[in-house]
Amino acid sequence: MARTGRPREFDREKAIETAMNTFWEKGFESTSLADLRTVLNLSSASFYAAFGSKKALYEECLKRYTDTCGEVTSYLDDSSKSPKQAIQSMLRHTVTVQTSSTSPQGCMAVLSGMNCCDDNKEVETLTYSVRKQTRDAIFRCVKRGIERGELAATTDAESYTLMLDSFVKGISIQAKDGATEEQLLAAVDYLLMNWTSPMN
Amino acid sequence: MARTGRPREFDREKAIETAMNTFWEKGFESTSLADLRTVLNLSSASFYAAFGSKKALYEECLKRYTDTCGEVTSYLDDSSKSPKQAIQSMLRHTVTVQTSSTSPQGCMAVLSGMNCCDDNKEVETLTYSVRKQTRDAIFRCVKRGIERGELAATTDAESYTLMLDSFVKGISIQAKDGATEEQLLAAVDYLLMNWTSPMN
DNA sequence: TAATTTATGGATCAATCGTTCTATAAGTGA
DNA sequence: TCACTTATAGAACGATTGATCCATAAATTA
Repeated sequence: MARTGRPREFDREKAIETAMNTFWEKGFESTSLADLRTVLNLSSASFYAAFGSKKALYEECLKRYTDTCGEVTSYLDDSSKSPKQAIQSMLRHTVTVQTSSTSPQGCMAVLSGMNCCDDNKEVETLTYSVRKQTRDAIFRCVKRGIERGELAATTDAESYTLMLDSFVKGISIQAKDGATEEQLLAAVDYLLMNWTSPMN
Repeated sequence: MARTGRPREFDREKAIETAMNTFWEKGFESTSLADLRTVLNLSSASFYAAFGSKKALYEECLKRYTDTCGEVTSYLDDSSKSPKQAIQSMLRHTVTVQTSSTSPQGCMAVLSGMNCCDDNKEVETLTYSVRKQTRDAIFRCVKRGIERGELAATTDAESYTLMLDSFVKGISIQAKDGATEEQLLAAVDYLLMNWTSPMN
């Protein structure tokens, strides 16, 4: 049973991907409706009919981001790997994605919705929740590391997580500032020397 | 020889400090002229007579920031301390400033000018240069550490710096997201276990 | 006191913001 | 074919953006 009415002339899924890259690169506030209409090649009416509002589209884009490029929990919750290996895989993947020349540099959840004006605090909150998801997953991984004896039993899981997650979030700034994949992978290696293992 | 003309009715230095805190908290793009006029309690004419433009005021505020709260090179270039101690002092100071309840959380150079619209790329560039200054100072400190034998001679100074600086920049995100001074100081301690010293 | 200089309050500017409206086009179902 | 539904292009909306103008106020200098 086909849908009635005039069919949409553009691919909504592709549009979300394009918009995601725009928000990712420029940030929510600095991406105007005019910007979006330009990259999507849409009239105002089509835009609003398809997406509802700028904010609603951002929400869809952020979801798309966490479902694709920004997805990291699968690495961190993979208990077939040792926690250290899981963290290492996540970090390397993060570096590769955030320095790729085929997408904007840095992490969308760190760069696109940190500082919004008063009218758009929901965007900040939404973006924060994505950052929190990653931190929570790191926390789970660190706890596994302690349980398995891969990290000292005295390790403060919360602070150790904060140490790792600060580094993760900092990668975004470095990538945005022009650090290369090679340099950041080396930085990851240095960080992981910190993984205090009785087995090393 | 006193200045001629009607005297200014407000304290320009205090105004810069107030504006600095506003830019620091909300970011350049999300701080409107109306916001500034409100917190400074100024008419448009007075604002433009005193500061020239929003961009020019931001520039002064960023300078004020690097001269005061955001100043870290003195810690890093203090050769009376060991490089590790210098890094540690810098990190602890950074955490304390960025989690202080008397000023906005996080670092102004990371949070206030990362993502500007096309018209304000100079603001991005300016803010970037502040981030770079810190990174350069860390680099000098790391090199001293290698020279003094405090870090392995094989250490890649650039990547090691990137590791430390990523953590530094990440502190801003964590502070903005609500991490406390205590938690972040503990994270600093964990990070510095990474300082590979033949003397430890 | 008069001339000069700078600051102030408040109206106003063009441009842009995100959004909505109107008329028309293009499809489906009866 | 005709009613119905949805999409389109493009004008237009009120609000806000950063910035300027104008008349007046308050100081210094002569």
